[in-house]
Amino acid sequence: MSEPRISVLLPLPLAGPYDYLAPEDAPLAVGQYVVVPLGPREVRGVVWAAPSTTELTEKAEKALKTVIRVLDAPPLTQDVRNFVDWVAAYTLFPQGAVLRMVMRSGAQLTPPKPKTGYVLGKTPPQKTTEIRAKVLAAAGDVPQTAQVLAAAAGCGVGVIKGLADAGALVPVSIDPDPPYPLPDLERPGPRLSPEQNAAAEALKADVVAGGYKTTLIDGVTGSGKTEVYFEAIAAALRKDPTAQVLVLMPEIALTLQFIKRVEARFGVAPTLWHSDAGDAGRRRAWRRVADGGARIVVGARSALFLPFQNLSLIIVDEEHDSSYKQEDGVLYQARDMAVARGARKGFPVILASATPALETMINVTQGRYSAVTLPGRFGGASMPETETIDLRAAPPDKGQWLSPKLIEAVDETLDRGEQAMLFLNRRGYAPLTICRKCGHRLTAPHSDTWLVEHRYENKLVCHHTGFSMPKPKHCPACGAEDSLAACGPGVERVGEEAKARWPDRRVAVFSSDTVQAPGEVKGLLADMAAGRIDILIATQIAAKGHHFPNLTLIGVVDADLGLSGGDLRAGERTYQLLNQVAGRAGRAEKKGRALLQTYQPNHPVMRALISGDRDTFLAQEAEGREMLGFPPYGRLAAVILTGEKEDQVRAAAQTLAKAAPHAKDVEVWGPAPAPIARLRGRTRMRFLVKAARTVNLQAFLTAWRADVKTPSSVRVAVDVDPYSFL
DNA sequence: AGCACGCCGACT
DNA sequence: GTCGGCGTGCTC
Repeated sequence: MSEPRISVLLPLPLAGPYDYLAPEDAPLAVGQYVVVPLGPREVRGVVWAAPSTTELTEKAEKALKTVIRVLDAPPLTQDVRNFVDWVAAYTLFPQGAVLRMVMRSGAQLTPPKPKTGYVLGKTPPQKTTEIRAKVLAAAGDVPQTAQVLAAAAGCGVGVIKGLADAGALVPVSIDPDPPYPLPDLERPGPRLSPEQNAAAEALKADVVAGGYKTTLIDGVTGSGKTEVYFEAIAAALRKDPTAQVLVLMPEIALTLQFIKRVEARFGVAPTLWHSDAGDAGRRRAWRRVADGGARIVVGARSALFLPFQNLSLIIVDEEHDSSYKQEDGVLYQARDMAVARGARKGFPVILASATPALETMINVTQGRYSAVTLPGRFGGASMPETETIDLRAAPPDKGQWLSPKLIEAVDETLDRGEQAMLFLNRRGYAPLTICRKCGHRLTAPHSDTWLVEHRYENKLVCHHTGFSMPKPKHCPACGAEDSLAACGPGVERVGEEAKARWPDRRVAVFSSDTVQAPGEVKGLLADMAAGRIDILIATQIAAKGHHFPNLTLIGVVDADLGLSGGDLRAGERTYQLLNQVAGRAGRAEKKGRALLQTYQPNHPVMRALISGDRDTFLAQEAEGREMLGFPPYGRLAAVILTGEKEDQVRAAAQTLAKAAPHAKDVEVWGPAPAPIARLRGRTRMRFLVKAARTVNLQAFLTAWRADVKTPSSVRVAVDVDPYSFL
């Protein structure tokens, strides 16, 4: 007699799905959420195969347990299940770890208990008082809770209960996760420029035709990329009344401004998915995405793992942004996974950027992606005039960071009654604290990371571990008193310099440390927009999205920052960031100017920024990558070993090194200490694997890992397509 | 990810 | 003599 055996994937880092006996009464279908026993506990999971096709060992056969119950939630669609399997196979993380991202915040898979609301009943009460009349005036056909009605009438909840007993109000249960209002697809779109219109028509045609295709919208800030892809969204939603659309954005770009634009176009706010939406908000979004009710979803990278019913189009806005790369847990590149998802299910994917990633540009030139280009700034404003300031020729005074030329430019700008921004992508006062007596560099405990001085708080902070301490009086190494010196500039230090130099001007420092609450950010942006600030000193927090009509000068304090270090995308990223920052100047009718302080005025990045010749720069970068066989011409993976005990990590790395299989067109480099060799007490070693595009990198890595038994005290993590080289 | 099992230090 | 620290290893 064969038992009905099914396979259940659990949101845990297990090797694969586990098998269970199906309950006799309830037939189970693939995709359904179930609760199953696992050891001593009960866990939720998803039916991954029914009946199970896995061969069981005799031992596992005997251990088979029975599904406890089936959960009442829309089953996970085949599309999402395929995607989970694919991402797991690609990233080499367990399927369960990927499923965990799908199920996270679906914590309440069964609807939470409904609240009671009241609607107007048929029978008016015999006794009418003034307060009762007020309550009845506030009530209607839309159910409202007793609290809401009482507040509206200015009375207690007792009055509502009384009216309900009298039959004048009727209690009904209301869903605590109300459906989202549907977008209005009949609304006319905005008037588009001829170029925008051509781009929009091309994208709409792809949507209508259906099937997979990736298209880059390449256009400078203000060229109207958003308006163009809104038309593609409208087309997708019109084509299929159950279609859902996902707009991915970098975390920081999830602004009120963008939501307002969606509202203006579709009459409703989108369904938002981001980390600080709160439990209730996330649950509502998750449930409505799962039942198909949420049709326009806007979210950060993790939104890609929501349990969509019928995902039909993905937009990746600011596709070059490095925050699409998830750097802990399951390591993935959301932009690339979005493309993979479109390719697998067969729907279009749109990437939008003013400074596309090199990979994307190469995919365009090689014909894997297509592209539409939006020239010029919509509305007539021009890109700022960009120049370098050669710090070798005219350096700042000792202990200062603003060169004479930059100071002069700021003076001129302020004298014209305009605003200036000094940009330095470095938080705090000074990135390094060093003892003048013994040369000791202060680092975070058990880590190789520098402690950054934050003078406003009088603290030393580690930006990698989160460690912080009051600034000590004595050197922790030699004990010398008052010997600790701040090295290098952060925004706070430049702020200090600016305040000293321009004592009569209003100077403000804008970084994630100086401005924390969303209200403070809003206040500062409003002050800047209204001209209540003359000089803004800012980190990359100010790089995107804000319009300051009177800001005409951008001074980049250290344009070389970010160029050093062995990161293969360093030049590209510096270009993207500085281009974006420079674009803050002169957005309205006034001409803008951007000045880059640099020791390398002839560096290709600087030359590209001055000339505005992005494509030549990218072509050079591409040439370099091709020569070295780096992505996207070749494939890259990092294998990172971490552990408490240095000798164990070293030994494990040696064992792994010896076991590295020889394969054609694959090079294994390492082991080398990771750039941050010690973090939070854990030693870190790293291998880099470089392979030709034709190589099955995952198969190579799997074979390698399977060959070696590492002690459980040493963790081995694989990062396919690494971005950070930490 | 949890949770139990297991083997060595400070308490009733 | 027991309580409990968290290292190691399973969970269908």
